[in-house]
Amino acid sequence: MTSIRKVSAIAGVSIATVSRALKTPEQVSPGTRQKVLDAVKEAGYRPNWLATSVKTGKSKSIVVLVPNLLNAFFQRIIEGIESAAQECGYTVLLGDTQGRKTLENEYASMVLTSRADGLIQLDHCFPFSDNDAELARSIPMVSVGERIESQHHYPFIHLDNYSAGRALAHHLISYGHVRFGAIAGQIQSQIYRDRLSGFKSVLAEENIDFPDSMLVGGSYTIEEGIRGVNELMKHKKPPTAIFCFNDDIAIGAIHQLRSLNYKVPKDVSVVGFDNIRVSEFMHPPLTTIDQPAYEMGVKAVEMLYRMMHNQELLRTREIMPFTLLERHSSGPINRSTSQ
Amino acid sequence: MTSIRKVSAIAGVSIATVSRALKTPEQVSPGTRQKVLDAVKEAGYRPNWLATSVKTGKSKSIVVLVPNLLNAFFQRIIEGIESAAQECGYTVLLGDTQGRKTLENEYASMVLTSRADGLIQLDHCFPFSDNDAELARSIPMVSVGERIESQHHYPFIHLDNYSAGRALAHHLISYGHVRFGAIAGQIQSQIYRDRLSGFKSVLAEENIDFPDSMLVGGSYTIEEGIRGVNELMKHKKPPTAIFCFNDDIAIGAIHQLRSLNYKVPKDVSVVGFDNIRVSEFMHPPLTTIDQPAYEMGVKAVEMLYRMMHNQELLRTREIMPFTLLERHSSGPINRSTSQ
DNA sequence: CTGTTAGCGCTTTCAA
DNA sequence: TTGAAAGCGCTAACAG
Repeated sequence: MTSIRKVSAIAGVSIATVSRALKTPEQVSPGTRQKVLDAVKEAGYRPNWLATSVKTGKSKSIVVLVPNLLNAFFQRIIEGIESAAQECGYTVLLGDTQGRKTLENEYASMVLTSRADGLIQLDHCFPFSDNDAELARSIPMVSVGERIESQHHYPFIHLDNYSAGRALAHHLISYGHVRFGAIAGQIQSQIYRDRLSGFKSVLAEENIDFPDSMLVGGSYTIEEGIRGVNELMKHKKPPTAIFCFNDDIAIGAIHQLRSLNYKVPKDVSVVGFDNIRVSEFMHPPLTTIDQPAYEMGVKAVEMLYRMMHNQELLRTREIMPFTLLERHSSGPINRSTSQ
Repeated sequence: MTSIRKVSAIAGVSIATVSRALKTPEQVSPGTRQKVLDAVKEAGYRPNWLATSVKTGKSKSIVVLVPNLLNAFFQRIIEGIESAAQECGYTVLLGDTQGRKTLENEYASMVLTSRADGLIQLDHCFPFSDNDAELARSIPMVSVGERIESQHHYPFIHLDNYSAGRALAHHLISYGHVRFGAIAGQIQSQIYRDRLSGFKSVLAEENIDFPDSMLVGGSYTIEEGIRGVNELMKHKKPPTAIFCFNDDIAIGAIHQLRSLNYKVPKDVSVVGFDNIRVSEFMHPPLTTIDQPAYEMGVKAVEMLYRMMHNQELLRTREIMPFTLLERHSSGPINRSTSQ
């Protein structure tokens, strides 16, 4: 723990000069600057980041709340966030909340204790505890992917999930499917509502029935895909096409369909959502919606940056474009087996 | 930014009392304690973490250096680290180094600037810059999975990679294979040397030839698996069994073998390493080595904790057990096609 | 260009 | 049990 004082002693200058030589070298004569630099080296000195931060009142850090680090989609967003944050001199504190409220509260409160200057939420909920809610009102916060549910409105970056839902429905209908199943992830979120209603809207337009019993699920995991398929294929008239709300679910679904001796896509078409890295290398490769996750992360940092520096936000909501990737997990309906 | 001063004013006590009421309530009379608590609520006060940390000289944080957050194996280690860290009141600062030296140096230096009290390295290299090397000598640091290469020795937790390499070789040989290929990840690491020499040692014992041309690769990615297969299958006598140094490589390899019209495992057996979540749900499910990644993370924190508190380390090296999971990506040699 | 001095928000002696 | 005061390591305003 060698401090600035020791350096100033070695260099024979005041501590202020040491500080200046390090932070604003142009304000120091070349001669003293060198003396200071030498002393720094001799003392093995590194400025105490904590002290600097208390003094300036800024931590130059942002917290990122991730529901699940294992989710490949979030990982890509995080990459975007980290690279953009680095760009503007901010450190990212990753908080893996594991969907637990207390953990989320704890990480979120870092921004109330000056440990971070702003917050990016990847989930849909307001991350602060009831206790902190009032204090958090004026905190710089944006969400990406989801939209934060709170009476106070925070900016957000998201996909046009409604249209993506429609695109998937159109894609499957164009292959002749009329019996659909869906395995959802987290219920109770904007994403859920948008994807589902987009999907349903097309079916309604085409006069295709979509009974409630064909909608199952509840979490974005491989296991949910397995459970979902088990449930859906129990029906006397099982679906010939399944809309999985993310790629993890689709992976589980395809795996389980195979276990039940259904061929994908011959017997059942499966589509996913997110386009995680492994989707392309599955067998069969997954038809899915590609989200510009990386860019969404970058955008989030840009917005947050403006908020943290009290600059006007150009817009309070950013909608990103998606791409439907038609691969081989979906295909024409098999008339012989689908009666 | 409401400070302790405001609270003391509201409560009509000194700032020292406020501090005590919050950190060591038993040193304050119940009456004043309540007054303080009320004032805290009224003021919307949260102690400034930065200030507390400068004062105490401890950040109660640890940095974790991850070569690649996308790697599912590391994720599991991280889970273990986070849960154990939480347990003992430490915050985890995740540093995704993306294999870049400068990023790594930067994150590592956090522990020199009092931003963190210790460091866990998931890669094999000494993470500090040449400049910082001297200072870093006495820093609490452990590595997991890999072993840090430096003249000064740091404790580490790892797998018996040599034996695991042997186990895989035995497994494949028992199926009758005699022509092997291997696709490695990061060359120049203890892991690489151990897995390879374990694997080779069995081949040698069995008098099976393993020419250098059958060893390819260089990074732990799906793409490397694809490249590797392309290279290996070019030989006049291509391998009938391929040892991939992690599951990502195996995923790429299987994908590419399929593209080249080889059946797995009928024509070529493939084995991986790590047992990431998706391995079980691949088609075919991957034969691989399961590492107790979570437990390794926990162990790492335990060791680091002792180091940060100047307690004796029970041992300086922890070897964890592995399990060979025989699934369906490996199988008996196909005598008809392997001539 | 450099030094003195006053803090940042907090913890922790030391006295009372 | 409480308060006054010193000080953690640093930055920044002010003088010179």
